[in-house]
Amino acid sequence: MAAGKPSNPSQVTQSDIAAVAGCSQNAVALALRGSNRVSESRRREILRIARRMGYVRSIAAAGLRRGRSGLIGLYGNLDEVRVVLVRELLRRLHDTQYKPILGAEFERLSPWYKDQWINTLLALRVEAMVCFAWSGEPQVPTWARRTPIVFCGFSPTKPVPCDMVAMDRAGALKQAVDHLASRGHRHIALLQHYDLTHIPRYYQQAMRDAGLEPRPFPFAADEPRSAIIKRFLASCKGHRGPTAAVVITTARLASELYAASVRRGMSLPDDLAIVGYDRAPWLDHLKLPITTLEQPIDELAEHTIAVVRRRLAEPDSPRQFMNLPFKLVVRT
Amino acid sequence: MAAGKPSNPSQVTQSDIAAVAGCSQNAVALALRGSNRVSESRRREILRIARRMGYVRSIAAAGLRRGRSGLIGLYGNLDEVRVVLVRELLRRLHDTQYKPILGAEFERLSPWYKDQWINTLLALRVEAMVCFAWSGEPQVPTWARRTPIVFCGFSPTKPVPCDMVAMDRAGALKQAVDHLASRGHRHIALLQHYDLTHIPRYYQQAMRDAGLEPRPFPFAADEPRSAIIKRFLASCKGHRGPTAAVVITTARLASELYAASVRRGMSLPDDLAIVGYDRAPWLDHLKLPITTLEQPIDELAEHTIAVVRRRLAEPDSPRQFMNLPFKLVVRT
DNA sequence: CTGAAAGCGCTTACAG
DNA sequence: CTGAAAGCGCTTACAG
Repeated sequence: MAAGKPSNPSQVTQSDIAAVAGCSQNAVALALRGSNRVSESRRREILRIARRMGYVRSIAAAGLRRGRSGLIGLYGNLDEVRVVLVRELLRRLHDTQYKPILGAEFERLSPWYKDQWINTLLALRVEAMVCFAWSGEPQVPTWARRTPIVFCGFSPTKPVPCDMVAMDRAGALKQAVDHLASRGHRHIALLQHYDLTHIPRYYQQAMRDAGLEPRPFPFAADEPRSAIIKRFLASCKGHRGPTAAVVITTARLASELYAASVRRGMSLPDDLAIVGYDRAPWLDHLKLPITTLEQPIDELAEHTIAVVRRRLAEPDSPRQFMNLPFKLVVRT
Repeated sequence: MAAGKPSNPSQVTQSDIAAVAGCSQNAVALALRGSNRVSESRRREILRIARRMGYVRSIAAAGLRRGRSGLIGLYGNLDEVRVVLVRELLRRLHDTQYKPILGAEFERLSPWYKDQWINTLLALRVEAMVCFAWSGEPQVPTWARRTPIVFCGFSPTKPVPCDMVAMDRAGALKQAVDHLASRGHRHIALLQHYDLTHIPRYYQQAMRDAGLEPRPFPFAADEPRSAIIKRFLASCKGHRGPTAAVVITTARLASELYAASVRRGMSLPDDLAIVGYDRAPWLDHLKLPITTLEQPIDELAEHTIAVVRRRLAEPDSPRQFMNLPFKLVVRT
């Protein structure tokens, strides 16, 4: 003899239902999944009792027995864009047999950073994981050999041995520069963090292709944004003709740059045209003249879920890779 | 004989580790939890092997046996404010033995609406649930008798038989009206959705207390925001002296009202003072003169987690209720 | 159509 | 200090 008395007495089990219905636990299990191996009348009775007792099937027990949890983990940094992406991923997951589990990071400083969440998702035995954002380049973790991982929205500078629905940042820089050049801008600067690798290279290539002189405007991650903006606006003074800024960071920096230039009496987008990454809700609420390179959220979600489903259906199928173009949304 | 061959062969179990280490599965289990019932050297060896094999304990199996999952569910509508609240709740959960599971709704239209998520969280047998926002009044679901639920940030109009860390909306309206009145505003209107119950009453009380005539400005949920704003700005014309609007909906409406009034050449906050609910990130990015009634996120999170811990430690303790004041953040 | 039984991966007594 | 065994709540063969 062994084992104490675990189990939460307040949770209803199939056995509890069986006791009330006067049948075997097995019959309850079958009835709950609508098997025709239980007589119609009994099935209805069992379902009625289950509903009345507030039965909810345990994912843990079912998953343990079946060898698969039926869960899919979503993980990433939840910013304005990712919130919409998550919504669209969830919408599409709803048509599948899988239930989503969400792990959300908000900033690197939080104790619930990447590894914490991923460990929880793995401990829940998610059958696949969609990573829609984490700091820096996508790194393939060791566990990805066991639990398939699909990267969504990253822009890797080197191939990653995982399924990936990526965004074409090189093309994005080209779109931005060409757009600004076509509107007569010649002084097109790049405001970017040092740790966003390869962006300067894409920018320089795009500028050269447009016959313009690159003007990167780097800043350190710890430089206050107000100082960056002040430096940048001061640097605009020397130019003749309209200046343009390609802001490759957050919509926040783009917005602060906008507000600061307006306060200085500049007229946008004539004196300064700002192009930023990613739509932020307030750009439209306030009708700000900030053009953005936007991720096609619907497509991104659609392809990502398709890739996940394919991977789950055919675990040994070849690696899937897609590179989606950004969409330039002009606001003047 | 019975049962097929379930189990995911790609997942490492304690038995797998035991086979490699040449000991019993039991010894592995004990070693993993640092029990001193396993010799120091063996324990170290087992831990080494477990790490090398990438072992992650199954929450399902452990929870099933222990009768408790060790999970706490967080659920709500993820808007700008709630994102920060979730971050703070997570931060505080990190000091506990519990792991968070996040269910996030984004709009009522999504197929992953309230019931879907809550059912998933219950199926995962979360030990408690924190609900930080759902549409309308807090309703106590039937399952709350089994799984404790803590409401966080709601403002119920009648007592709810659950633990609750609420926000004092009546006090908030009073703060807003008194603030505007003290700055010389006499025409203080209320822009509000019909479905936010009791707000008009709080507003009228606050206006009467300030010796002012209430001017509710109701609109239907399906009236386009641009039409609401147009109507409202037209209604401002008739007044003498500065107008003030208390916008009791989203920061979005407040921002759109701001943008529309600026486009019409109004000077804010002199011609129109706007007070909205809840800080939104862009108010500060763009230094908008929109005063807000803000939820004290840190306190809210702190108290909520304390309430959850108390409830879990003493399931039969009396109901806990707190009513926190909003904080008026003046922006001019 | 129905039930008894095995077993998923753990934890918890229990027996050496 | 160590291992064999029971059992959590399910699902899946298997036997009637």
